[in-house]
Parts: sequence; structure tokens; C-alpha cells
Amino acid sequence: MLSKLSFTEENYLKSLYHLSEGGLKNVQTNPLANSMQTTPASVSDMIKKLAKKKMISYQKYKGVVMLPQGKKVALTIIRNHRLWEVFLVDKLKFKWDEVHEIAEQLEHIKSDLLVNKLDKFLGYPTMDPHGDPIPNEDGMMKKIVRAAISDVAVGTKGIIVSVTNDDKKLLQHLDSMGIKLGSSIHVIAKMAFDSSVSLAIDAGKSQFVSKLVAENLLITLTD
Amino acid sequence: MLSKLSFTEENYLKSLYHLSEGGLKNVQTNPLANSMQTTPASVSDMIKKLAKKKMISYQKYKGVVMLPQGKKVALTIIRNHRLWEVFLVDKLKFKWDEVHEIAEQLEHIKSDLLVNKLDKFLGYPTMDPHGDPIPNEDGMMKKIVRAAISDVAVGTKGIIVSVTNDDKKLLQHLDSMGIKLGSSIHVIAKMAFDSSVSLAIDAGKSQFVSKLVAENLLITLTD
DNA sequence: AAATATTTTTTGATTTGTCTAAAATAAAAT
DNA sequence: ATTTTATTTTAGACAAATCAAAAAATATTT
Repeated sequence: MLSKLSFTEENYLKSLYHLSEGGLKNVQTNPLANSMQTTPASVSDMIKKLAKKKMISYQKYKGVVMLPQGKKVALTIIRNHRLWEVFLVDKLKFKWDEVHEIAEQLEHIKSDLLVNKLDKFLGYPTMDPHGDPIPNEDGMMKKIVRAAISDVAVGTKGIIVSVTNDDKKLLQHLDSMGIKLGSSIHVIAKMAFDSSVSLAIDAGKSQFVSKLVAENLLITLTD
Repeated sequence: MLSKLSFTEENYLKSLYHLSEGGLKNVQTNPLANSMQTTPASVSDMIKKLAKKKMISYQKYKGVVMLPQGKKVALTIIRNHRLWEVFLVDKLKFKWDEVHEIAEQLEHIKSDLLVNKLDKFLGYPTMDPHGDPIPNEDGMMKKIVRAAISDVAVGTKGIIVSVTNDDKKLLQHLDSMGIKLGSSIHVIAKMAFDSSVSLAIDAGKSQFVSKLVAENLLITLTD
């Protein structure tokens, strides 16, 4: 049985998961303290507690390695977070940049049934509004390949997952072309002359975007 | 500005609101301890803290009176709770009686914008799945009207909130007709002959119930 | 009004998460 | 191989929320 974890413990495991790149790497005390916005002393204390609960293993002065149970908890929290973000954006019409703080709270609601029903309600999304993959109940997630449109070959298809620039004028420009997060993209042609790119947006007729725009649109490749 | 309150403090205020019947009555330590499933000693401690934060006023040994700020907090929590319950039942298809625990967690998520967007998404409901009224942003709620089905006019719509008889045979009978707490009811017709009533249950096709059954089913009127 | 019972508060302890300052260890530089 | 620097841990303390047991105040009974 899973011993119940506090919000703080869950957040430590989530941070550890990210810093260890999915549990692959060893994590030191200082980076973790930095990531958790706390002191190395507090991290030392918490590490001992998580080790006692078999979530991580560690040797004094040698850093932390995540154990399977700890990874599982972290992936559950990440799954919760990302599903709630989809809910907030798709259903409640939040902007994609307003949802993080609220999802930080919602991710700790404890009920597997709730999250699974939410998943179903949302249509089993595989990606959150920031283009990050959503783990399934078993912690599996699709590996996502991201690239700027300026970097991919002609013929590439993908989905807009990020705009790496929040200039109001750019966002307005994209809006007027019908480009938004989640839009499907087909790269039709690239002009050698000025590096502008011809795109089909949501299977519509193709339009040109400038080199600068193409550099700021990240897509995930769909096949 | 609202000083931030802990989950526990919010729960105390919610309990106080219910026990004081909306802030009208004085509340003693023991009933509050009972309601919070804790000891009188803990209640004494917490009362002092809430008084210091101007949520309540109290005199030693004389019980607690809610102050406007405390009532406001309590009504916000109650609003959150009931809106989330509507979400869980209407959107995620939880059963009526499965939602309380999860709503107890969700009610403490701190974001006014979130709750107001949820309210809109749900179509500004005025009642939760148990037939209790949902306060609006200003803490106002519709006064709920309850009546036996035998007493209401043809055309009335409502939600089953109580069965005033716990005879096993009645409960089995209701079950076989798909009538349960939370079922929505539309009174289609009343027979003068035997005072039996024709009901549409959960917008299904109409069925007859006897005078005796109609007298034992309480609904809250929906419009 | 005194005795008894009930209710409430205080006292002192525990747990969780945190911190600062000091000590211990490891890594880097000389 | 020392010394210096950086990192990590320990020690001791604090605030929040809790509890059991003892003390104090109030209510009720006789």
C-alpha cells in the first residue's frame, strides 16, 4: 500500500523526477534546494524522510537516485497536473499561460477515479496545452519530438505546441492567420530567397509565414 | 485583504457556519469538536486563532459567534464545494453519493477566477446534486423550497432530497423505478380518482406512483 | 448555598516542515 | 599532498496543528 504523502513530499518527488531527467540521473542537494526554493538544510531533512519511505535511495554527500515507487508517484502527479491543464484550457477557456498555478494545486487532489474520469471526459488527450506529453495510468507517455518550423523539412506534418515568443503583435498575427496551439500544420514549401515558409493550417489552403515567425513556432511531429 | 487561511481553518469556519445556522446562533466548543472529529482542546486552540484573525468573536466559556469575514469565507467554501459537486456529477458522471469526499478536497483550491469560470461552464447552477443551494459570488443563495410530491402542482420540477419513511419495501419499490436521492422529477399529472401521480424520472418516460409513495418523497423545487 | 457534574481552557508533548549557524565532507587549486 | 573552496549534513530552534491529562469555570442538582 502507498503510504500517504504530503503535498510537500509529492512536490519534492516531482522536482526530483524533472531534475533527474525521468529518474535516470543522480540529483545533488543544491540544485534540488534551488528548484524547491528552499535551503540545502531542508532538502537534507526531506531526503531522509523520502528515503525512509523507499521513494528514493541516497548516500550521504553523494546525492539522490529515484526508486520505482518514487517515479510512480512523480508520474502520477505529472499526469494529474497535465490533465487538469487540459481541462482548464479546453473546458474552462483559460489562456494556456494562466493555468500553471491552479494546476499546481489541483494535481494533489487524491482520487485515482477522479483523474481517470477526467481523462475520459477530456477524450484521452496525449499532450497538455504546453505540448508536454501526458503519462497514462501506468506512467507511460508518448515520446514527443519538437522542432521549430524553420528547422523541419518540407513535407513535415505536426501540431503547434508552443509559441516561443509572447510579443502581442506576433500573437495577433498568428490569430489572424488562424494559427493557435493545437493547430495542425503541413509544411508545403520553403523559399530559399527569404527563408519564408508555406504552411497548410488545419488542412486549409496554404499561407506564407516569414522566417521570424517560423522560428517561433514549435511543432511536434505527427508521424 | 484576506489573510490566507489553512485548509483546517477553512473547515472550522465551514462547520461553524452550519452549526450556527448561517451565523445566527452561538456555537459551543463541544459540538464543534464533535463536528470536526477532534478534541475540545484542539477546538479551544483553533478558536483563539480564528478570533485573532477576526473571523469569529468569542468569550471564554461562552462560545463563538461568527463575524462577517468568517461568514464570507464559509460561504465561499460552500460555494466551491457545491459547484465542484455539480461538475463531478454532471460532467464526470460520478454517482450522487460518491462526490462528497472529492469535493471536500476541491473546495479548498484557491482561485476566484477558477470557480467563476467553473460556474459559467456549468451554466450557473443554483442547486447541487443533493438539492442544496449554491451561493453566488456575493454569498447570496436562493431560498430552497421543499415539499412532498403529493403537495405540489402538476408541472412542478424538482430533485428528490429525502424519503420520509425507511420501510425496506418502499425503498425497494423506489429502486425498481429508478428513483433515488438526487433524481430529477417532473410532475406530469395527478389522478383525481386515487391521488396517484405520474412522474418523469431523470427526464425518462413517465411512471405512476401511488398517493402513499408521493406523500413520502420530498423534493426541492428547481425553478 | 454547597456539592456534583459538565464544559472549557490550560499545560506540556508530539509531528511536520522549515530555518540559521556550525561542523563535516568532498572537490578543486596550489 | 596540503590548503582552500564549495557542498552537504547536523544541531538546535521555531511555528502550526494536534492530543491527553490536569486545572478552571460554569451549570445543575440537591
